[in-house]
Amino acid sequence: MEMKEQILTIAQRLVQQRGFNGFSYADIAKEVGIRKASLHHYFPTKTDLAVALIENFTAQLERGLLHINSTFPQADARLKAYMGVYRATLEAECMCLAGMLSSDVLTLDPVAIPGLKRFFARNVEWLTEVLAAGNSQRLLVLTGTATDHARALLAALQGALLIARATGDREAFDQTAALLISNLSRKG
Amino acid sequence: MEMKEQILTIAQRLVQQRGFNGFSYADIAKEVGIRKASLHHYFPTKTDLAVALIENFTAQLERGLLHINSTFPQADARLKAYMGVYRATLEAECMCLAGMLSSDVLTLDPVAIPGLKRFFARNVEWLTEVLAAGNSQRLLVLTGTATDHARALLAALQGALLIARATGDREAFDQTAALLISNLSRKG
DNA sequence: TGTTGACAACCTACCAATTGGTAGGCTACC
DNA sequence: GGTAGCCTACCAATTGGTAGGTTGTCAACA
Repeated sequence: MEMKEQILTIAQRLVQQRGFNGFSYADIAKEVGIRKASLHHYFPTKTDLAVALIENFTAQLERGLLHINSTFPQADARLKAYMGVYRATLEAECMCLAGMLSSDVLTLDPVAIPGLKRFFARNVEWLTEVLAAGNSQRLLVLTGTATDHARALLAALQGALLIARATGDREAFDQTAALLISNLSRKG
Repeated sequence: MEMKEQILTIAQRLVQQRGFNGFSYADIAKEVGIRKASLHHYFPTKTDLAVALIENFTAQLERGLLHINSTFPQADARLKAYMGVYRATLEAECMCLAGMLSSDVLTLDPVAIPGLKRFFARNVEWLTEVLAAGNSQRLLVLTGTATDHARALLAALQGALLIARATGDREAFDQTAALLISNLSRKG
């Protein structure tokens, strides 16, 4: 199983940097040190790879959220840690895998889409819980439903990451992240 | 010049739907009713096409902003009209051209990047003016600098568009847009 | 006015490289 | 002796791009 994971790791980075239509099996093969044809032993088609990547990425998310939950008891700290993941992605010149696949969605095999939806849904779900908890503990101030804020937060982070990576303006990301936090912390 | 514009129109839609690496000259040729090789007469390389697309798209933006400015005197109405453009893009199952190229940025010829940056800068610039005006007229309430809010707004809209298109959840976009407006209108 | 030449706007025909993918063989291990 | 895990060799289709030819238009010129 070690090779399979190695393939997933490299393919994930390629997708996050170049998009699903921006790399080939040959690119993976070169980096992983295996012949191109051998990759099909693990992922018969590129669609299979896409599905596995999303699943794997969602598992990473789950571990990440678990880690945040167990490290930070407070809602605002959890939010900042969540944003830190995006910030680290930016630092690696990567886009979120799901965000990247979202842009390629019309060229993707439809079987990959439910996994994509699930990833976003899980993010919104977790954010909703954190925001609701922060609100009831008076650590955060919401102006709409927790889910509305969760969706807006997710969108803002994805967009900020997308733009900051393209323009090379990391400060823009930081300032947007800071404003998002500030708006939620602000006393109404 | 008619053919050149027709090519740009079709290529733009292809990029906005499938990404810059998700279509080929052959796809354009099929739709425009011209032979593939003839396309190179207008755009010798795909990079030339990319540059022209960004320039053309920025011109469209400029016209759009002009139209909004001359139609809506009030800042809040201008913001809603601006958001309406994103909403219409979503309806066409398209991503913003610049947002799409942003995801493909690492596979793009570097000569195309300045144009991309200019597009985003122009958006932030216009939004900053609108927000500042709305603020001084007490139509909008800002919690940070106008530019910070402008960037956050742009990011949120790009992200909301990206995700809503991928998940097929247009309501999510509408609710995020509504929350963004509400947050700016809210009396602090 | 008729001729000429230039050039824009296409075309057919081709190219090497790359794409995702297959067939079938070898080897080591259980 | 099956099978996981690789390999070489191949495939048709597609990729961005080139070479070179054929038109129609239009301006300059004698």
